[in-house]
Amino acid sequence: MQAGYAGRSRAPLSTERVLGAAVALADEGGVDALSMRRIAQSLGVVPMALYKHVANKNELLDGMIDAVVREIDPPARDTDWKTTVRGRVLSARRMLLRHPWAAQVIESRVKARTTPTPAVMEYLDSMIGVFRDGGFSLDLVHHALHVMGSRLLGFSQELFEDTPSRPGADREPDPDAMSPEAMAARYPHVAALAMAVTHDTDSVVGSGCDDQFEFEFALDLTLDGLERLLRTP
Amino acid sequence: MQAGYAGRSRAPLSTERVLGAAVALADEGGVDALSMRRIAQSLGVVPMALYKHVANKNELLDGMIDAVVREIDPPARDTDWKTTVRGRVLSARRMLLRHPWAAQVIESRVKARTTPTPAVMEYLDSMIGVFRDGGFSLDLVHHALHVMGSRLLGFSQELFEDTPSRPGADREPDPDAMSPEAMAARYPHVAALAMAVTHDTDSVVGSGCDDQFEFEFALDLTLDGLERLLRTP
DNA sequence: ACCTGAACACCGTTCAAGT
DNA sequence: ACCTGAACACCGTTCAAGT
Repeated sequence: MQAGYAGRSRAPLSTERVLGAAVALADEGGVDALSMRRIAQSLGVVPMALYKHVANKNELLDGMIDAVVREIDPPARDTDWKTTVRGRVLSARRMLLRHPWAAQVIESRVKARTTPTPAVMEYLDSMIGVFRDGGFSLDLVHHALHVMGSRLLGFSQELFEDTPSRPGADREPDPDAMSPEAMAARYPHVAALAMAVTHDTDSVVGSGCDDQFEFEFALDLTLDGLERLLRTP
Repeated sequence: MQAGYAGRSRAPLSTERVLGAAVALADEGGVDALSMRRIAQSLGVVPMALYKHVANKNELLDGMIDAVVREIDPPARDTDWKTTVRGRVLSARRMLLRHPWAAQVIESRVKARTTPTPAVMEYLDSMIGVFRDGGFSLDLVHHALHVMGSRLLGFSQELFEDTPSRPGADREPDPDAMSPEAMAARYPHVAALAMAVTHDTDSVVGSGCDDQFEFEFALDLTLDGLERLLRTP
């Protein structure tokens, strides 16, 4: 029935339009309100049409993550590391406040994937670069990332973990996985840090990081800071 | 068909048995594998039978949260605040490692409810007590909780927020909400902290806390700690 | 009064039938 | 070759029919 046509736009569908509609829907109603059928409806399109532009819902979520992570301001130039990190983390926080679903989705997808999405990797890579330029050793940068913890991007722990967080369920195989060499070229700071931590030139991201040690290191730094506050009011 | 009976146990159903089966299922397969139908199946029971013991799935999730949060060790006695907080946070971490779904579920439920679940409230209340006994002012305890951030219980931010995190969706009304007086009696440290922060005797939990300020306070304490590390290797 | 099967209104995704 | 409706295997939850 031609008269019943309810399409919101005659513009042809694209991955960008699908992701944009998905982000808008999640901003409005939270991630629970997000469904393939509902996104299609908001675009005036039949549900199956979405599958031409995203392989499945998980890939859609990954695309949404990248879209919002790219909203975070790039690191400021020509100032000290502390000001730069501070400004960037506050920019990340503003993004997370604009998109209240993002922290949770990023965390759950980071856990399910073997590697974070490209925009998250870029964010981390440039953040590591800021610390390095500020004079931090690779080891100290590693500690610093753990200390920043959830303030870095909303999720709490363990970006690169050896063991999947759910013992039974394996991580999803990455559909377009990069070679270690390609990874190292694209994310040089991440690669340098991973190699320094693992002392293993083969794997760029494969952890080797002692999570328990890092957790306690961060916890103690925090407690020391609180103790200092307590003593000098 | 009597021969086809596949019940795992003849013991009568109870809220405890339902929650136990749910936790076991989530531990095995993650929160995505958790469904009312699947829990019922694992108990050898028809799905509808669960609804005698939990009102709905959200209440089930709340019950699961309380069950695992109660696994966290109580605060150690007869030692300084720092050792006590450290030990307890590490105990919380061990719980979160045993139940990889917990951090995410706690975070999402904390955002959806007006008040955290009872066990979470008790955990916070006793943790505030430890800081108070250690000589922290109420204001300093408040800062401290924000500084601890996700290390406290896995979730990243804002236990008591004025505005629901999803602008459109209202928070669920608490089915068995307590009166402010009952809350204050049950969670005295939380109540004292809330009143000190809001300067409003009427509401025990209603925030009034400047989240942006607290975030920056915690961030700066962290950055100061890192700067100190950088200067004195 | 209690219990429960069928039903309802949803999901994500497959697949074959239509153009 | 492309697009898409119907279908499949799930959800959480309601409700009326059965005991």
